[in-house]
Amino acid sequence: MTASDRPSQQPASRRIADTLRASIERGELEAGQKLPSERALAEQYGAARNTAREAIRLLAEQGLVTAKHGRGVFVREPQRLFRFGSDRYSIANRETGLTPFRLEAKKQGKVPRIDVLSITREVPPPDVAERLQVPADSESVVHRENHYFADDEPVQIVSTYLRWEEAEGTLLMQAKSGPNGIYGRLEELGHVMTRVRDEISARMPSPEEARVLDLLPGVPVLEVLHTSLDQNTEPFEVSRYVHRADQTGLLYELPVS
Amino acid sequence: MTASDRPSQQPASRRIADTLRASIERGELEAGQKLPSERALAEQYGAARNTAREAIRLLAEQGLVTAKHGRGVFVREPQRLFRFGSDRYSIANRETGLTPFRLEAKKQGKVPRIDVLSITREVPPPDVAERLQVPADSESVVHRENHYFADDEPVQIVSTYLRWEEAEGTLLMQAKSGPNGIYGRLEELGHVMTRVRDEISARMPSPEEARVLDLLPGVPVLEVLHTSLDQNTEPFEVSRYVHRADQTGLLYELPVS
DNA sequence: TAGTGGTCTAGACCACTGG
DNA sequence: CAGTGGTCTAGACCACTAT
Repeated sequence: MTASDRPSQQPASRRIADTLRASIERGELEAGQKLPSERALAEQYGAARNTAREAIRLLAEQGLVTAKHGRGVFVREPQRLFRFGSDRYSIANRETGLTPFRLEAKKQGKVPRIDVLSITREVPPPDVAERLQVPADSESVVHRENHYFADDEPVQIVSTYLRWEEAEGTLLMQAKSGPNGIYGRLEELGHVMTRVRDEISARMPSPEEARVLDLLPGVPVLEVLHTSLDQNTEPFEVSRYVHRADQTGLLYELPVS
Repeated sequence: MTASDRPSQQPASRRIADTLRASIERGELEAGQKLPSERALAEQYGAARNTAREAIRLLAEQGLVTAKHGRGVFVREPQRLFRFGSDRYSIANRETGLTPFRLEAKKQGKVPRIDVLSITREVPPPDVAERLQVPADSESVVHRENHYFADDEPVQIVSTYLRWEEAEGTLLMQAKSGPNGIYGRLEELGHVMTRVRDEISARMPSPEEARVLDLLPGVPVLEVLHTSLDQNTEPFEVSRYVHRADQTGLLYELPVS
């Protein structure tokens, strides 16, 4: 009757989870296959349904399974990664007239879509102000917020910040910013991208990000805080990329001096 | 009596979580501060304890709070990131005689420690075999597994793979591989590191990784699959880094051609 | 010892999916 | 419609922490 009629040292939910995980890893339960229902598991292990449910939660937390409401719990399919390479900034790629994301999508045979959510003058977040070298206490930047899709699946949220003094009254304030996108316009303003600085971290998504990116539980996000430096090593653009980590990765190839 | 005596559209657990999150974000609940107990929250919101508990689980999943058994639930302290820069591969840094990790730790005023777990001849994992250009069906590599600590806190798990034919009978098979570590020995073998290729992804840790890295629930890991290329663009070393994402980040600074 | 989170039980109703 | 996961209740005992 008590929680441990056999003092197994491990909680019952943990034992059930471990058994299921072993099945998955041995390939007895293949990707896409349905697990026994929570009620079936509970009966099978002589436990309450909540205990079986807890076991499944443990597996979902590790990204091994996914629950579909009304259908069942399924072994998650391994996802091929949509990989963003460091050559996405390369000028050689600029000749196509495509922006980096459209280029990367084309390369991988996907149909890109970019939704421009807003283009507004704002007070910059502290980390952005520091990197763009603008005041953090006035409306010193233009914030362009975009959502990127590949084959209509949300892939990343991008917030781009530019100096207000440079963007005011230019195509940088427009959704369609012309050939080569904003980098084309910034080049006309005298900023040739010479170096980039990407600061990378991983974390769990906020509820808002989980909603926009349509994230399943147990899927983290990759955050890239990107700074573009010009020929004078002056920062002229800062962007925050939030990628879904189950479908995207990053690739950096660089020379060692 | 029913689950929704007020049809609030949101589950009760979600509403409780949202209220608590708002408190945290407004700063009413500061970092390190204790939340009301599960039993107190349940009474306060007229819900069962399990419902309050579910609300706290939602917050923990987002990395906002941490439960301490027997003590309470606390608002998580923001962690300063231990950042690994792409200059960690730089030859300029090689003159110190320190390995990249020791160098990075010193820079940040931390005491590094490296535990060498094993150095064994093995069949390489498929992704490693592909990048190191060795057979995936024979014991073609040496696998060095290390755990890295900063101030005695586990920071990363590193698996380094080298060609068996090159490592056999050399210092590369020893825990102490001499000045400048394995890169020093590999240079003597004629491999000058000229380019590096880092493939980055984020995911939730396996139970084993969570144990070794002492990870709290809701903390993802950053995985870097690193390839070193020599003066002939030949790969000569592949490493898999698994970082805890709550305390470490990555930094890449590179020229744009 | 009292208070906390960790786990579990044995129910219940709801929301969603599919035949 | 039956079967599934999603949420919730009102208890219970255990394990850990502090006093």
